[in-house]
Amino acid sequence: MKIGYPCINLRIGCRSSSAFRLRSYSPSLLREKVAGNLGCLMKTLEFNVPHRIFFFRISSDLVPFASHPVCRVNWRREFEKEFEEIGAFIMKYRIRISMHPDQFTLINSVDPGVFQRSVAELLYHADVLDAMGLGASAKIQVHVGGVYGERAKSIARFIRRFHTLDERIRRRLAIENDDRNYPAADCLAISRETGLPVICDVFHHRLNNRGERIRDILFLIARTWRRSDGVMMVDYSSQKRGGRRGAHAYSIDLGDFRKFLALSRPLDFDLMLEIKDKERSALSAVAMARADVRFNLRS
DNA sequence: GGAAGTCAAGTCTCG
DNA sequence: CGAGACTTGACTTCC
Repeated sequence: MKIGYPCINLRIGCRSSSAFRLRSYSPSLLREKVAGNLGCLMKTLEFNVPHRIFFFRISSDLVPFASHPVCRVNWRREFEKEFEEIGAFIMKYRIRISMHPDQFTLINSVDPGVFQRSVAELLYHADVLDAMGLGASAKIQVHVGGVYGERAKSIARFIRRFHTLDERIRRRLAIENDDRNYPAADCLAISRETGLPVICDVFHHRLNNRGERIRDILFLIARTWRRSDGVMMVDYSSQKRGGRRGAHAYSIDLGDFRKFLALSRPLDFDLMLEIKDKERSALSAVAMARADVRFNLRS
């Protein structure tokens, strides 16, 4: 098991998701931001390795406005060397990588324009991972999308659209259960039609399920991951105390985390901690898992 | 330097 | 019908 956190490290003094307003766009500002973001990404990964954090989600803002028509800079070629260096570092230390396009990326939208923009956004994500030379186990995780009042039709539309996607997207795609629209059971059904691996979001499953126990659903989902997809990915977080239902906790609840690890044995997976305090919770999770011989944390 | 106003994109829920 | 939420406040301007 590898443990990771998403996008931002709060203690190293830089962010690899630094962006700007569309109004401020200029090729030189874009180049400046990409250079800074790539430098910070490297710094973040260099922080993670000695702290035994071997899973990381790369921010979608790494190249701001990359899929927007305003962006005419060939960033992939201009920063080829930097992308390759980061990729080499990732492969050297066998760091697991994921990306998670934001809520505007909707493969199953009823609006063809939304779908078209989503394809461009997915191609951008694939470009980033391709530029780093990473294999198909570096995943792009998306939700199934909207329901539009017709669940079955919207699922069918997802499947139909999936088959039209570029292979560079399809090989990296994974679908994640969400907390309102599509529970894990729907993702499993889509997986049967598409071969897509499913990412179990444990917190979402607790909020949105069809009565399955976490342990049972994890074992079903594990079978959707093929060798080329790499080890199963799982997202974990817990409810913010006193917060809105579905709000992510500020810091990891180690008691709950220990229980989750125990109930998921002996499955192996890479675990993304979607917790507000980022690397801080990842560090305490690593410490906890290392201290317990039952969990085969990579060290 | 700090506060206030605003920000590419979609969908759903709540008040 | 508008605001807020979503994996996440951060960029920009004004004072």
